Amino acid sequence: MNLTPNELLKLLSDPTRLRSLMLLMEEGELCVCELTHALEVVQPKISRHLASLRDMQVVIDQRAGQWIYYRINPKLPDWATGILGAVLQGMKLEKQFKDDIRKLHSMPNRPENQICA
Amino acid sequence: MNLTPNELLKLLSDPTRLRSLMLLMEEGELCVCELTHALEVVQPKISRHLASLRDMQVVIDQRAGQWIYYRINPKLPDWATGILGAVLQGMKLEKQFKDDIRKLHSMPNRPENQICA
DNA sequence: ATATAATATACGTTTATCCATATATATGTG
DNA sequence: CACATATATATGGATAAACGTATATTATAT
Repeated sequence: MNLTPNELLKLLSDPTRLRSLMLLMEEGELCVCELTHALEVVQPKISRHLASLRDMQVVIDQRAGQWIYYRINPKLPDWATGILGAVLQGMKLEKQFKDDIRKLHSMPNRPENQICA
Repeated sequence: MNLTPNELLKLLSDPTRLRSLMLLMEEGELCVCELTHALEVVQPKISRHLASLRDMQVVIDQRAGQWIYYRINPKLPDWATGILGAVLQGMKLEKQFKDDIRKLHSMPNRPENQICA
């Protein structure tokens, strides 16, 4: 893990990446189709941004059958976790974030995310 | 003050703006020529980035004679202060940040920054 | 009034970022 | 095997961000 503040902030500067990360912060673990549904953006866009987050090890992925689940890398340095926490605090005040959460929860046929059930 | 997390993060994504803000966090108040010296970048570049930070009310400025001092807006919302604090924590681990501080402190003929002396 | 220093802005160019669409890969199912 | 679903990547084009240089503004000093 050799992430710099500059690199993390650059990743956080894009709305799609930011919204995805904030949902991952709240929900712990989500697959691409859940994010696609919640954010209402096309799938390649989500995949592309998740790939850049994964390349920088901000998120990690795990395949479960046909789905690939993403979550925040639990090994992030303290300062990075601190940034994400403060950003989440700010995002919770935003209408768009609330809408994203609502759309996620109202998704029909949501795949199992109990990987360890 | 109607700053969104997205807007702040976009501002933080540029290295020049980030380095300037971090020096302001550490030093409280700096003029353009001090930042120019510490970061070793041309003056219009510093001015341009400070202007964008000021436009979004992340920093405020105050003229003192021929100098214009900038500082972090003390009225930032809590989440924004939280972000900046966590970023600073991460920046303190970076060689470049230490170098910037060192260059600032070794600046010859540094203008008085005791505005209320 | 002229000169100097600090700062800001304007302009044209380059570079980086993001996107939409199409296509490829991988997995699961009949 | 063929087919459907989930996800990833590649390509070319559009947009935006940042830059360097030149110039304008404001203050101070002589």
